[in-house]
Amino acid sequence: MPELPEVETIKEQLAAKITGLTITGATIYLEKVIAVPAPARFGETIRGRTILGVNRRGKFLLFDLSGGYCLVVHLRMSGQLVYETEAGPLPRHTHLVFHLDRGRLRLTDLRQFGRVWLVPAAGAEVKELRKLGPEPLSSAFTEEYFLARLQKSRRRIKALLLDQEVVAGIGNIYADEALHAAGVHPARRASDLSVREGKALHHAIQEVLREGIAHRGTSIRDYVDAGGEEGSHQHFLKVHNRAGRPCPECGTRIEKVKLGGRGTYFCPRCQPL
DNA sequence: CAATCAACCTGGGTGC
DNA sequence: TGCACCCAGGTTGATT
Repeated sequence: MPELPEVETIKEQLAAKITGLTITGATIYLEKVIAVPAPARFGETIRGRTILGVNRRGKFLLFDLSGGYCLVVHLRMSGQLVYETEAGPLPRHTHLVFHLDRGRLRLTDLRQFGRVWLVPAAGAEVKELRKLGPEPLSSAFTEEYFLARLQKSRRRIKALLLDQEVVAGIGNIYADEALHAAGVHPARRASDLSVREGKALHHAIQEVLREGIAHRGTSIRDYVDAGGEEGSHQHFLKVHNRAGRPCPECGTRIEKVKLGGRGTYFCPRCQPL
């Protein structure tokens, strides 16, 4: 579910709400969500640590804790991370609760794919983090870098955009939207794109991600922000999840195909093969 | 190297 | 109403 704009939204909200609070304990309802350390050690290791800051890397959330520890969270498809001060009954599918000195932070995840890691240092030993490519909204994601990656890959461009080692944080929604904005068919081979198309796509990626953030994320199914509220970017999507509806640019019916196992939406007129 | 598929899960939607 | 089946903002690992 959550891609870069959704995780960024949660990060910003949590940074404002829980920075400086102390974790007084954790309740684990589903042990497998703890990737590291052993679930039995998790509670005692995190207890008493203060949240010094909240960061994001790709689709990962990173909580800097006192004592040189880092809590890493990945929400995968349906994970929700919600901070609340009213301690009502926990919703279904809540698998982990952090008790804070003010309020609580809960991980609720219908599909149970989300994972958390509690590691020393800044999360450096979470190998999934080390492999990530550049942040698309940082200066590290240059046009030169992106064009070079395109040039040396025969993969379909959509698969390349979803590869977190190429660029971190793009998921199925924003890949479709970026390709549409750049006028590139999702099944094109990366190395077949012209320099002009590559530049347009580089620009489109940043554009659609910034828009998604401005709208506090896309809520199609399960996504809610750190306050439990839906985002609004679903109302601004041009192709994703809109099969059969007219393209906002040209009125052509939007098509849906399966690419690399993922539902893929595009406008056959704006994005010719 | 690239593509496909199964796994990991639950629940909503659809068609018979 | 029931049931079988497909689908879903992700990622990994096995196989072809």
